[in-house]
Amino acid sequence: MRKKPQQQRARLLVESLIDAAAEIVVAEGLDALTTARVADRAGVSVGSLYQYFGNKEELIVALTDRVNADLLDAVDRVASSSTRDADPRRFTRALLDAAFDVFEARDGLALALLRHWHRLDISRGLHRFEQRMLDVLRHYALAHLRDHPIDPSPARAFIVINSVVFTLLRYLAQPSEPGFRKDELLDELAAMAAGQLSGRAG
Amino acid sequence: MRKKPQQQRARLLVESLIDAAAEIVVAEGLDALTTARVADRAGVSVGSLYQYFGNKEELIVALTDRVNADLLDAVDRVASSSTRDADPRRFTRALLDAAFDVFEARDGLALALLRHWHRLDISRGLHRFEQRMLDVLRHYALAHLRDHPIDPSPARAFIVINSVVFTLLRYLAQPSEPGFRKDELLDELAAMAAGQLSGRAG
DNA sequence: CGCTAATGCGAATATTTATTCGCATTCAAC
DNA sequence: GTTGAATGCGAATAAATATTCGCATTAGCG
Repeated sequence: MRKKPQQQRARLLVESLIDAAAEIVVAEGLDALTTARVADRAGVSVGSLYQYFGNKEELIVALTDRVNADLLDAVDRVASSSTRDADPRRFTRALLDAAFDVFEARDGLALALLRHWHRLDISRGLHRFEQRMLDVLRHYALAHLRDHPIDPSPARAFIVINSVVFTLLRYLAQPSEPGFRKDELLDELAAMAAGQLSGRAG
Repeated sequence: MRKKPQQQRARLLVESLIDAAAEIVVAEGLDALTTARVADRAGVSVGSLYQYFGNKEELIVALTDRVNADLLDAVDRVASSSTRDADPRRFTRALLDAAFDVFEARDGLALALLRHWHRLDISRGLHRFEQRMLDVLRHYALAHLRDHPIDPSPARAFIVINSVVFTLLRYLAQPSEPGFRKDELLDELAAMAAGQLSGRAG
């Protein structure tokens, strides 16, 4: 951020810019995000935008920061809830529901941004998310050595995390009706994740 | 395609354009694909490009067609090989290896394009791929009702297919060293897919 | 050869967009 | 109320890039 907003009106302006950017991305995708449109939608001028964002990139970073924070918060919330002592199936299902909620939050901002994970800094955020998930799973494994043994090896965790994230992404991004219901999908995903972590071979 | 190339030199020109486009996409990504650079790399002029492609989009379609054909061919090849009678684990592993090969073929063209599945017609191609996979799995299920029972419900197939595709995409797109080997990843993926299709709950 | 259609060319055009900068307005401290 | 800093403005600039079009070249055919 080029300059810190010091007065209240400036802080409001910055917020309205980020909000406007989010609205545009959600409604029309990242490609429709032009500085002129963001400023227009926020009811300010482009000049003001560049007062606080050195370039368009920084504006997008502000957007992705929101999503990253949402993701990590959601994971932590589940990991520290009572669900953390449930069996692997329920535990992963809870994590899954949390992830689903994040994807649907903010009118699908996470979804719209995640589509561009390869060229945004989301790549970094996604990696951090993977690491956090790995921590959570390891913690669960240690806490339930006897009653619910799981083995979150790096490869397994990588598969489970990315399978869940991208399958949800694809499901929510699909315009046409799939041949199944949301609950069915989540049940199967939870079964897949739990089964995988429990180390059951096919 | 705006006009059909009738002479040999024109056909060569079209081929060299698609080749050049593929090289650029592989080396620098889809965003670096400009008509000027494609023409330049192919050693022809932009005017000639527009002689045979109505717009840039059509050029990209030609690229995706290559990848789509590769994918369907790979699936069909496995489905009609002797592996089709192997147990689910080996069968899915064979499909997996085939998919991996496609992703690495053409210097990673499929990979580079798949990153943009949401805005390219790959979305349609991906859907066709899912359908074909579903057909293959159903065929396998029918042929092995007794010896290797599997239940490829739409939700399961959706999860398995997208999990595999996107996990591989993410794995191959990652610049940093993962904490596991390729074989380990493929083994786990095969186990996941087979386990899921066999209907084992977590 | 002579002719026509196909092919090939690339400078010019049109459009889109990020970014700048000089000036106007507002705040907040004294 | 004066003043300097912060804020806000938006037309102008600059750069990238898709697409066109009039002209030059070449292939194929009698």
